[in-house]
Amino acid sequence: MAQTPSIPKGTRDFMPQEMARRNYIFSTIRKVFQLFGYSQIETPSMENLSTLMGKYGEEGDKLLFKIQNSGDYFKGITDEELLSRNALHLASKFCEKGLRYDLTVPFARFVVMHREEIAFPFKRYQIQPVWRADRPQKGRYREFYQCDADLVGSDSLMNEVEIIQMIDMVFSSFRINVSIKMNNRKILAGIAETIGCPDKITDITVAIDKLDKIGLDAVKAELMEHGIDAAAVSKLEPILTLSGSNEQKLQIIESMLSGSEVGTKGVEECRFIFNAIQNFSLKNNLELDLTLARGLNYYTGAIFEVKALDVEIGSISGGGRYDNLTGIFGMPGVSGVGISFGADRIYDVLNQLDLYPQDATGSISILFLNLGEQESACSLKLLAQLRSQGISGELYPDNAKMKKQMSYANARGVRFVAIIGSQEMEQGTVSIKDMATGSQSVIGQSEISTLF
RNA sequence: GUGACUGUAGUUCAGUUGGUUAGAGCGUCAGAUUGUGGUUCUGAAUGUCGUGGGUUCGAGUCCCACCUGUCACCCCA
Repeated sequence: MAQTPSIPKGTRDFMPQEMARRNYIFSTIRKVFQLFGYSQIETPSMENLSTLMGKYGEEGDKLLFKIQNSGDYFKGITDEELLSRNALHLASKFCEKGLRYDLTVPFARFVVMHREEIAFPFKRYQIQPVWRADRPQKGRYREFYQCDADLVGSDSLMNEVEIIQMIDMVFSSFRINVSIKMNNRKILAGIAETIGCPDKITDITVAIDKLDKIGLDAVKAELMEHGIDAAAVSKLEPILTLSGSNEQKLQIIESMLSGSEVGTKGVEECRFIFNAIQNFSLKNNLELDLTLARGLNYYTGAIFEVKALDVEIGSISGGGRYDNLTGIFGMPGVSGVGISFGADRIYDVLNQLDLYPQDATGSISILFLNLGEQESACSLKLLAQLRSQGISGELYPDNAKMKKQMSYANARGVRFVAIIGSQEMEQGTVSIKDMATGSQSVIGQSEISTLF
């Protein structure tokens, strides 16, 4: 055998059964998006690097896949530049395009480019792969799908409420038990202000986000490392260990942040959302989690994250409110709120919990055995009739041994095998074998559609 | 980007302090069974031992580099 071919690190092939399952995930999410009035768009896999660079922080820039220009791209580069071996700088010389890193930034670009054609408020969803030059590990790939829904052009907090309803509906459709965690960037800003370190908000959020992973002491250590003094850390501590009902937490945090305008605003927003959501009976728990931070810095209001309760895996969904995403592309004042479902992690969760419905197998309903030319012709007629009724099926293409054809049926996981041989031809019947039970019966050819 | 572990048949894995022709289960294929799969029985095929160097009389086994996979950190879905 020739040397086995391979695929790039962090990428995957999807087998038919996996695809059937993935399509089940996509179609479930798509159904919910459409129910809530979102319409689908697609954007190109590659964007101009200038669109992507600088939008995800310094780390993010490193994780962008860059695409080499075509043609003689060394022409415009001096020997000195080549010899400098500065990869980042050289890349900027001969790479003008990059693979998209997420769906949100391309969407912001889309909104700005098409602002004259879009009716605001604009609700769009997008299900496409994104690429990150990350080192792969558990639940992390270099190519993976995101399922995003965003609404731009409305400040109303009812949009946040709607997002929560969508999250709840998606995961109850999947029958995955989740905890929906909510926080508000304004509260986090208020906290930073109150403890006297308003400029350290990023460091603070990154550190406290790790609380349930590394524990209180490690978080405190990390905060100190970033130059936050002990007095401020001790002020922060009661917030981190806050417990009780959502309203109790809100009351406590409200009194703590009474001196902070932005913090008070954040508490009000949270309270509004909690009150509004009470009108809908959610199937999953919505919890105020003050340690939830989310790394992406473009969020400005409510932030969401979803954790599966029965499986140990990172967050399977996240989103929030951003006030000025289009500002970086020269279109200020457009506020938006969005949610992203991580299809690949949901896939892992469904696999581990074995929650796929029966019809997500990707198989066919009936296979006609091929027992000769005339027999096949007869089978094909019935098959055409079934297909016109929306029943999937096929005729085994070759007149192979019956055993071989049956084995094939078994391997494909078909439900019924239809046998039309010389006997059945004569009698105008068809033998039907139910592959699950092994039982076989003879019915009239005209009765075949009654099977389904 | 940092650190650790890993790689032997399609797959999961054995392979003794370095020693003749590298093994097993599952899967695949053929037969038992000329109109019947999934169970059973019999038989068969399948390897540049990740790649390239090095040590050695001799390397799947030891050393180095690279690649891959896995895990943690960073970051994130």
